[in-house]
Amino acid sequence: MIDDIDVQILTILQENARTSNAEIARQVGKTASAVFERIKKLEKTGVVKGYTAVVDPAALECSVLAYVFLRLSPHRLARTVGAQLTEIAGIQEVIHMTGEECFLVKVRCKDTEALERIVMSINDIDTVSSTRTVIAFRAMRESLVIPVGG
Amino acid sequence: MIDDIDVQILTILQENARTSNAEIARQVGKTASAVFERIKKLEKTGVVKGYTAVVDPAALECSVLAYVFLRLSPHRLARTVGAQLTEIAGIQEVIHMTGEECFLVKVRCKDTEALERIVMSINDIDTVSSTRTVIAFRAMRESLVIPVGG
DNA sequence: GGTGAAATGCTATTAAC
DNA sequence: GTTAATAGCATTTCACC
Repeated sequence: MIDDIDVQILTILQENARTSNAEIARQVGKTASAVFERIKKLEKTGVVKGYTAVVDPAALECSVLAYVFLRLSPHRLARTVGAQLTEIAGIQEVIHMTGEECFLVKVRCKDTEALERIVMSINDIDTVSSTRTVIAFRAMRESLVIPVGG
Repeated sequence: MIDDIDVQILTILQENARTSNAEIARQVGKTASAVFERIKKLEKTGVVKGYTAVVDPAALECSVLAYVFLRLSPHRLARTVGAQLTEIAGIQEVIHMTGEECFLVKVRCKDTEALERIVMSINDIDTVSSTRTVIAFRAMRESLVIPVGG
């Protein structure tokens, strides 16, 4: 389904999504049109979900980073809550996880007042029984790159 | 320093980093060369840190997602520990944050055995006094896109 | 200092094999 | 998967405001 050449292509695109197909072709030893077809296929089958620019949050006046931990009651409605959370602006990550605090939500916003608004709108969801918010001093690494061979 | 056109360009590139300069130019009402210059400048000034493909972890046999919470002693060495953590393969996020568990580490790997290895190598760092690991059922949203106007 | 217009060598994309 | 063909694109240069 996915061969070594595909893995090479994915590695290159994770490193720099704007690499031209011609350049990728050179690096993997195929023609540009072969690479083109492979990338289209990877996109169509959902292996590649998209391409994004990594932007400095400070440049967009979005310097507050926080994590919110949720408890639900009843937990049975986790799916619905997850979907509702993903709709809230400023929420970058919604993770359903093990433990009593069964949701982790990563939030980015302009200032602590905006954070308050977001946390309040999370608390507005019926099924959410409590939240605990932790503010980040600093992100020392943030990446979506999937490690290969790990 | 950054004007409305730049914000528009950043929004487009965050949505799809492979959008051509010509297409961006059409959308923001400028010429391709003007857009080209602006993007180069945004890259040079560090506003744009890079471009990455968003890949489905399962396709690369990397289906385990976990979060590890750390306590340090002494906390004074946070900077050093942060740098050491970013070096470990499979660690996607390293966040220095408020609270007793002052580091959050996001890990992606193949299976729970690989996770054990990673958590053990975190525990091997002298300054790390304890770790608490939580495994994710599922990521319902994962994004690096900076919200604009929030 | 950023912009638009023209020039050129590459690139994406398609079609035929 | 390749090759060949074409339309479109990235990138440079330069005159302009």
